[in-house]
Amino acid sequence: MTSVWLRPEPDRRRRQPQLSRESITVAAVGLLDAEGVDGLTMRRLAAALGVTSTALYWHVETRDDVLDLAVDHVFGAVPIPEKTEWRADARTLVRGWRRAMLDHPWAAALIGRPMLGPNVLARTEFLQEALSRGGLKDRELTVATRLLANYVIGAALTEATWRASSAADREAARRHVTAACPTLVASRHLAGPERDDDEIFERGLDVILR
Amino acid sequence: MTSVWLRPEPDRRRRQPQLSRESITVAAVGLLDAEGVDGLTMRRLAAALGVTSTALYWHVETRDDVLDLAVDHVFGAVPIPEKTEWRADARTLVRGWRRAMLDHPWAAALIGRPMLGPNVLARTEFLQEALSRGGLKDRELTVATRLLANYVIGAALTEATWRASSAADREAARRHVTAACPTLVASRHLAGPERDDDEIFERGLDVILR
DNA sequence: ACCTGAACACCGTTCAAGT
DNA sequence: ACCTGAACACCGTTCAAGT
Repeated sequence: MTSVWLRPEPDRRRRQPQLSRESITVAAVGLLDAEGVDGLTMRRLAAALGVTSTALYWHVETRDDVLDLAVDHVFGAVPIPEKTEWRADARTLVRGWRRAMLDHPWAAALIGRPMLGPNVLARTEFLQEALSRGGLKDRELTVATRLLANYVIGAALTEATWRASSAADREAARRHVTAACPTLVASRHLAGPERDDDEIFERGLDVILR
Repeated sequence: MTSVWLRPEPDRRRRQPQLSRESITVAAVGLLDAEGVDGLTMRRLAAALGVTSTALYWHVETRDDVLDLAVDHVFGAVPIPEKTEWRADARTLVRGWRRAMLDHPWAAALIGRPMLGPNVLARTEFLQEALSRGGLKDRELTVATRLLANYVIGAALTEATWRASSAADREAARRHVTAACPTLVASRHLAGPERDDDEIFERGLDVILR
């Protein structure tokens, strides 16, 4: 199934329809924040919008479309910084990127769909531009951009997953891993308190941006 | 819902049951390879095993359990290399890790569940051990391990997603991005031919392991 | 153009019952 | 201990019909 971004938006020249892609997207993000991915149902989403579930299909082709829209919406909240020094710019962007995904833990798991939304693309482009200001080009530029992007994605995904599970589960997981391989737990391989994770993430950036 | 790995396996002291966690896992991986995540249905899985769908619930608590088992099974295929020089060891492991996820593109998207399976843990532990042989310890060791692990996860996720989509969709995506932000496409931000991606991934490793 | 209502073909999961 | 069968409460999506 092709992604939303590759298909033209339906004509909309009438006035005051009850629904719009925008309103659907916002409602979807709300539901996802509250209930998680499995909680987002076309019927529940419709109910939240005061409409029949089937009405959504005039604005959107599938449930996956809704998820694509929601993910891109979250990326829209990542601030694109004023340009200063290139390292600082790249750092700020990537930091905001990670923050956004931690604020909406369901989003990280959905990156397993092509990220072609306008907000995602704009952020990626900014990142690449910052790195090119740092003197990188051609192959080096590609490598660096992907390295950074993949690092945030991976970090956000694992951290978001960890935090999305209940405290009880986290405790159980810790005991499980302690029993299975003690060296891992001793070195804090499992995510710990937030401040700690933030620190570790930043040190990773240091290595990359050295 | 707590993950499979945190709950005891049901007693099994009778002889010759038709089903086992092992057989279920293998069948699940087969189905996932053939049909993707949405194609894995408890009913279809049961049919593939010549059994009623409800029979699965004696061996497994939920469909998510099946997914956890399948992911860990895939990790079992990642070779743990003989120990030689630490950099080479880390590289070999991570390379195999990426390969495994590219061979089973559905797996990458499922990492949004705590990775606590025995096979995953063993690989992570090997990676950390290799890095510690390289002289890293404490905070530095944690940072490096997570950096590497998150890089593979991110890279595998984006690449697997890209390859899982049809050739037509990829072409459409390329045109879409070309129109939206030409600089990105010129620099091969979108994944290209396989050899190219392999190369780019390895250069990223160079940076990290420098 | 935009939304409703009824309907189709599925789901995951529970539970009593069989062997 | 392990599996079947019937049943429940949902799903996503289609499509004719309304306005």
